[in-house]
Amino acid sequence: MTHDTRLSDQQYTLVSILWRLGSGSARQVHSALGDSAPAYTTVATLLTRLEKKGVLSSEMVGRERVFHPLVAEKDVRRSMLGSLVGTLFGGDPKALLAHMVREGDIDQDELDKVRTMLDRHDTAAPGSHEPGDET
Amino acid sequence: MTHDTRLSDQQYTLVSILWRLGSGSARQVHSALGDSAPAYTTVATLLTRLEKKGVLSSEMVGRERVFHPLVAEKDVRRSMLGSLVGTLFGGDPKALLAHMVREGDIDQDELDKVRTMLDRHDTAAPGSHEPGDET
DNA sequence: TCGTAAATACGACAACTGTAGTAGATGGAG
DNA sequence: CTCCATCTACTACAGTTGTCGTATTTACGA
Repeated sequence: MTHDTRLSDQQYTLVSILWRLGSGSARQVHSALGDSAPAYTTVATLLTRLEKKGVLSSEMVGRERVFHPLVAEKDVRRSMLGSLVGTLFGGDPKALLAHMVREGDIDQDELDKVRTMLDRHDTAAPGSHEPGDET
Repeated sequence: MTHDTRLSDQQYTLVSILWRLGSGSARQVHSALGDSAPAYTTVATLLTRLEKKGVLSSEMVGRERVFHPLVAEKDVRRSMLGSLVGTLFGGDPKALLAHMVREGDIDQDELDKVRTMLDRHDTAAPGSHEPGDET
């Protein structure tokens, strides 16, 4: 399940637009990229490839092809982060946490908040249904 | 500085062997890979490319070429993690932390340990000299 | 009806990565 | 001195990614 989807930065950016929109045409995705957007045909090509790869599905609506994400952002994050932790931190998430602390990415305040969050989630079923709260 | 070094899994594996050894020949790196090692010449090619890329330096010692890391593990970790956080979590490390908590990567026990670590590091200069503790 | 604008599909090309074979040099064993 | 083992350097090739251009279809407006 959720067969280990890893995306490049570019790919992730494209797909995340679709996550935000729900679905969209190449034109829409291209527009959403704004200034830093490559050529329209480039976006179209990338989207097609992502579909071939199983990350997206698509359907013709009128004469536009509309793409839908087939993978959940949560799952992609999990597999990509998991992969990084595997490579950089010997698969130990605690080592990643320690790294962040040392790097000053996390301060005690944040840790407190997380602890609170943890207290609340404590008894809840892990990793099943979270009300969307990201971004 | 530390011009944003991002490595593939394979590349990271090779370089991390050199980090562990301090330096080493292609043969040594190949041996260290053990079972999962690709052909010796493959390793040699990858090391050469890493040198061309500026990640390693090398010198001939006898008739062996010995490679040395030019980048610190800490720095590579930082730039790779930073890149991932940038892409997946909008550049917000706290979002990553929250993700880990939700995914159950971190439990309260660990959080306590980290908090303790934080307390101790509190007044110390951040991100400079860590006695090796990972793995 | 005809033409233009827009969208798709397809092909091309340059990096980068993983993989490995081959050629050529060379040092050491006998 | 000769030959084998070994090491490096070079070449090759496939797959992925980023980047586009071109060709073809097609819908809509004048």
